[in-house]
Amino acid sequence: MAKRTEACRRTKILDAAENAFADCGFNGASLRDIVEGAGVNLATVYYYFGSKNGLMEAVLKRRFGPLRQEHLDVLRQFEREAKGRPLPVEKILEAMLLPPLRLASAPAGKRQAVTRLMGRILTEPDEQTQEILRGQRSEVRAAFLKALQTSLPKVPLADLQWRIEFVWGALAFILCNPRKIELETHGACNPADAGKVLAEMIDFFSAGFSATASHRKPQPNFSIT
Amino acid sequence: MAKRTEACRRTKILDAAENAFADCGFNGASLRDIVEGAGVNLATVYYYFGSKNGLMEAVLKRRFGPLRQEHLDVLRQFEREAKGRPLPVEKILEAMLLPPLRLASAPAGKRQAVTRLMGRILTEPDEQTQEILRGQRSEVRAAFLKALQTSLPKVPLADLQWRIEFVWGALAFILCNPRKIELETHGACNPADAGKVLAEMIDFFSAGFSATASHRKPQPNFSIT
DNA sequence: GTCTATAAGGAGATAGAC
DNA sequence: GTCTATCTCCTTATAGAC
Repeated sequence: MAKRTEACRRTKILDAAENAFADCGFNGASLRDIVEGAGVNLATVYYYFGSKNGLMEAVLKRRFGPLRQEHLDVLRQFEREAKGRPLPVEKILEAMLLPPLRLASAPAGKRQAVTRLMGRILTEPDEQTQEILRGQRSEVRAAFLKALQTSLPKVPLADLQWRIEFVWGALAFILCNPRKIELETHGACNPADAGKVLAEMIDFFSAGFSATASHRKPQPNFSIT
Repeated sequence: MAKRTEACRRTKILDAAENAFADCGFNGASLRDIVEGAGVNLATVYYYFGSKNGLMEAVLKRRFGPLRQEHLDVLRQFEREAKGRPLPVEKILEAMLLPPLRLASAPAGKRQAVTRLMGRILTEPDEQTQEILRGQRSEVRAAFLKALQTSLPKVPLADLQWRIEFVWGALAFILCNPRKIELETHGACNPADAGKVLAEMIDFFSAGFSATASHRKPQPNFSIT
């Protein structure tokens, strides 16, 4: 029973923290807000997680570990079904987008902060946050890059790399602040409808991926730092 | 001379704040860091801007006002050149992407935080921040939506709306943390080369925009909150 | 207009009773 | 294991001298 209490409290804190970080960012969310949301004492956080950084690390690991696994699993599953032929780019995109979008929808009635958290985290400046994710993401990234290379041998590697970034970027943006999208489009786009989001993204990006060579003229040398 | 001093100090504070907000987000950057960076006294900020919120508002307005204007100008210029014919989608994309990318490169030798700030701001959760931008962005958004409708009459309006979000999202992601992109791709993608970024994005997204109908099967009803 | 000094409160973190 | 009380530091913001 002590065990059950423990799991329960830990989980409650993680849930509350996930929500708070998603809404306010890591710096914006205070531990005091979090413990209030979780209905526990401030000291409890330190008992279980040691520090605010420790808490954030736990929040990220709880979600991104399984997500990474699912990304790899789904891709492998699709490849098995293709029986050695290269995957259509639509399938690769589905494997990229389905796990994060599905993660959002797990418990039907309950509000899920995971997706907002994911969007937030992908754009968070904090070095430590990035560090935690880099290991996770690099493996997934490599797997998808390889799949894309196989399916689109004519597209230069560097182009594929850029395009992967564009997809993650668009995804992060949608996940990050769904309410903003809804407001800006006056309701025409509803990010809550994940099935629709998936379909839109696959249509849009699969066409982009199949584009072959760059036919732009080189631009004057201006640079972003 | 008093005037010059004033302008100088105000500007120095704005520059320092821009950098700090871009690097650490609004919550993460403290006024004390900012005044240190600007080489002025803490009270000076309150004299010129009234509060931290006031400072942020000034930082945003300094950049996003002209950017909005340039967005509209470039689009109008292209439309004039087209002499009444619908713009090719590549041109519309160029009008969307060139101003923010060019903004980044204004002073050659000097580090510019504008772009990182823009990326950050597009994903910042803070309500007040969003409020400030909404007015600015809605006009620009409407102009581009109209141009796209004219050029791509067969693509349903809702699809165009989604696709605009995807483009902004990808752009924000690239601008937001250029260093991360460079690390993740092991140098294959260099966001500092804005000309290359522009070319890559136009190639990729123009193909996507021309995609017509959604041929996905509807997904099970899962939803993002 | 500019600075020093300080207020007032919130933050993360810890000591120690139970 | 859990909670109360508290420490210390840093934050935004202001009052008031010059």
